[in-house]
Amino acid sequence: MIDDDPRPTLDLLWHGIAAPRRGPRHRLTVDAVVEAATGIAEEEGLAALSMRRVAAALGVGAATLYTYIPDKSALLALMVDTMIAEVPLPHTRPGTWREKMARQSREDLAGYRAHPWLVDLMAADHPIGPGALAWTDSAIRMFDGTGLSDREVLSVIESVDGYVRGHASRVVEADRTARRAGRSEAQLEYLARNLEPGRFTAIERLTEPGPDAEEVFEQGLGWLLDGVEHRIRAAADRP
Amino acid sequence: MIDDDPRPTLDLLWHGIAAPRRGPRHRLTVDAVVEAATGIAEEEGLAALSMRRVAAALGVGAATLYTYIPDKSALLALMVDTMIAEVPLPHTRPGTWREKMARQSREDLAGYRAHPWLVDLMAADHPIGPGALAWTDSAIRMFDGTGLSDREVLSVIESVDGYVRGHASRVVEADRTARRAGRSEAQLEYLARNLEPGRFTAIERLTEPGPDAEEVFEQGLGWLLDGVEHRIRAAADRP
DNA sequence: AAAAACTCCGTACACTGTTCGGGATTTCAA
DNA sequence: TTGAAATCCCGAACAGTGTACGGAGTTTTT
Repeated sequence: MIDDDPRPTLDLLWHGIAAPRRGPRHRLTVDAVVEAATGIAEEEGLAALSMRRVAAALGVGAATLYTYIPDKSALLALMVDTMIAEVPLPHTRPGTWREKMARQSREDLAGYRAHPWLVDLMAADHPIGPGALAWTDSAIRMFDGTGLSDREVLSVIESVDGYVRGHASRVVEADRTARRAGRSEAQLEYLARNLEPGRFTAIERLTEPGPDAEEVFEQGLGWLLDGVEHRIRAAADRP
Repeated sequence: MIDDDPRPTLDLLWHGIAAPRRGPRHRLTVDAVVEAATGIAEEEGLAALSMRRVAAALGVGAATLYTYIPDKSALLALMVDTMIAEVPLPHTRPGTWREKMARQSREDLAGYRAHPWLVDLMAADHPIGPGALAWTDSAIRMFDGTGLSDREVLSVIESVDGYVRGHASRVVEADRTARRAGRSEAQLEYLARNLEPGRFTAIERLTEPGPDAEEVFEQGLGWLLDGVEHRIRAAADRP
């Protein structure tokens, strides 16, 4: 068992591919491949993203892609890291740590909604690329001067990032359902007609419409930030 | 465009399949198919779950499965809803709403870790089945007597559920990486050797080891519950 | 006894990611 | 200048996927 060596992908993420010393010139670049792939994912979703589609979009044969990329999972890793690299860095924003973090979280959520395929790739265990590391580096800096220890800072970042991810997953799922017009209504109608009375009493007695996604997100985010604030104040009172 | 009618799957989720009036007896049941599929996902992961594998595990031909199930996505929906139905219901637990909710969240997280394929399916937009609806119904009941409005209750539930999901995604990703022994170390070693000094200064100055996942989860959960508590107290002071 | 309804499933189709081998092209070394 | 080495490109092929089709066999209804 060779154990699925992550190094080729890491090399690609961090160093790109070196220009060849002999042989015909490259007709493509790794960036072009990643861009084409991302374009397909944006327009038609991850399911439509096949190597042959990417190759066709670039006007080359499918096997040609393997000159630039070791395999599809590396391509996906590159797509993710490239996308992350485009996010403005948290610590460069104006305001207090709280303003920075709130803004950052909102924009991350918006990013996930704008690029739903990111949500699908989120749970896959990609190697860490420069984009992701730059994001983490910047996130740590957000808390410069707050008196929190490294460990506390990382804990806060991970806590909030987890929250954002989870809501991204929820919201994107809702977006997808809503996009297929009629599906959501069809389901509600079906449930309404098929529910045996008395089985789900708490749901039956609901009258108001449910809260919207943004409201829910803001509420929880606020609670988390309150918690962080508490912690920072506690740190300030330490020797 | 027929629009991918969700009704066949909904029927299966809510009513199962009716016994046939003529023709040979059923050799299988929907439950058996779901169980076989779940077994494969548990042992070898979602990627190994193909219709042919499921059929082979049941000793029938692949096409036979389509007598019981309209398509693979319906099978996945059944797997998810069946799994959810096995979770103990939140409102039946002892203690205050806070104790119930904390316990529920921890167990949900543990469930995701124990069944990582659930995390992969989480973001897909499955129709709502009886298991999921029972869970929601029970979650609402957790807040009986707290004075929160329906809307507030749902908002709290969704907020916390999003948090749990996000951390499940993070933790499962970490579990997967850790499971392939050596991968994680290989990556860290690679990064350590390839980082240009001065590029990621905040990360370079880290000394302590990062917080562990459980600690992070508990911290954020506590903050969220503090927020909920606040809200409940505010509700109590209302006319 | 015939017909209808139904399960089971071999086969086939269009797709997937990826490997292989060979032809074309460029560069390096002699 | 010539030959070898290195490299890109890619048609073809392989093993796999989800699923539609049509026919054979089985049971129930008429």
